[in-house]
Amino acid sequence: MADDESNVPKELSRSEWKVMGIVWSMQKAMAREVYTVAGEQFDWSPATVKTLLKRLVDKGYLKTTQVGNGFVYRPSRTAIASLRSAADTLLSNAIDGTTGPLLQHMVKSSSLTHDDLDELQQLIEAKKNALAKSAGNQKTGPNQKSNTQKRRGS
Amino acid sequence: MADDESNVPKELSRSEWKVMGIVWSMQKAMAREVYTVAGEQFDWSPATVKTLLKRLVDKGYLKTTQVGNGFVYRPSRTAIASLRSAADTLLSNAIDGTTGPLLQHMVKSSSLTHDDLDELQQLIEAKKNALAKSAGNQKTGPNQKSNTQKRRGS
DNA sequence: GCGGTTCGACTACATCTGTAGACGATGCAC
DNA sequence: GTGCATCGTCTACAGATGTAGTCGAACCGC
Repeated sequence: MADDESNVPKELSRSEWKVMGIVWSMQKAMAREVYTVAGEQFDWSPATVKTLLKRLVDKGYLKTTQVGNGFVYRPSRTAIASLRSAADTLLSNAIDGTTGPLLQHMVKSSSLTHDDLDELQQLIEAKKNALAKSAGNQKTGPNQKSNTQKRRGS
Repeated sequence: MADDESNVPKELSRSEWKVMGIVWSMQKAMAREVYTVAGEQFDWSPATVKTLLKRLVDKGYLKTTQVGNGFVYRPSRTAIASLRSAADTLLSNAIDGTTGPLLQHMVKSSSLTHDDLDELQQLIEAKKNALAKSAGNQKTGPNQKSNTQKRRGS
């Protein structure tokens, strides 16, 4: 079996994220359109964009359909799936008590819709309940403060 | 001007995060201790760890104090500060409506303490209020599906 | 003081990344 | 059908990264 579209896709590099950002936003794009946007936005030469498009195809993030003498590029992975992998990597770097503060920072600095906030709220409520329950049936004494200490007054 | 300790520190690479993870956990460490842990955990040769420690010192993430013929290494940036930069990078890759789902995924897949969840809850509540207020002066129907918030002309 | 152990510095080298030029193939306008 | 614009591929090359070997200096035990 060929692993040309591995189930464990390679991570994107900084520049590759930028190109994918453009293609994701446009859903599909001719090379020319990507050049134009990338040229304006990042001041890249078309040659640079060409290289990146090629690498993205090789990495399996873009698929192509021939049209005329060129391709239409379109994403083969969704933005959110890719972001999730990147998020997992980030989370895997968080040591002991840092995950909470990390997420707090992210929520703080993101612009979210009301709906987004609602969903988060529900998630958190659910997690709290789960926590409470698991703390309940595991009566290991009143002082299991968990590994992550509480850092008051930072 | 010398930028030996730039205010915009270089990002860490995958391997460098791992080494920093060890040092952050130990607060300070002799090379030997890092070798040992890294050897067990990642099956790296001591030479590899040495190289990474050096690079981390060069990048300004570790500072050293001479002790005997070696150094004590200790972090010069906190884990959380470093995570925050990485998080900002990640968020900067999120296009239009993906930030919400991204954060949802992260909250879902993280293990958080009750306190962490509380803080998040408060943050979210605050953000909702802020949103409501800014939406208040511009009447929006019940179906604001908007991905990017409506920010008043900055 | 001598020898083994360990340290940090330097060197090595393949791969990946950022950035771009050169070039042959192809399409479009006339 | 002939040029010119554009496409994708190949090549280039410097810097970053992953991974590790070599080596002189310094320490520790005797």
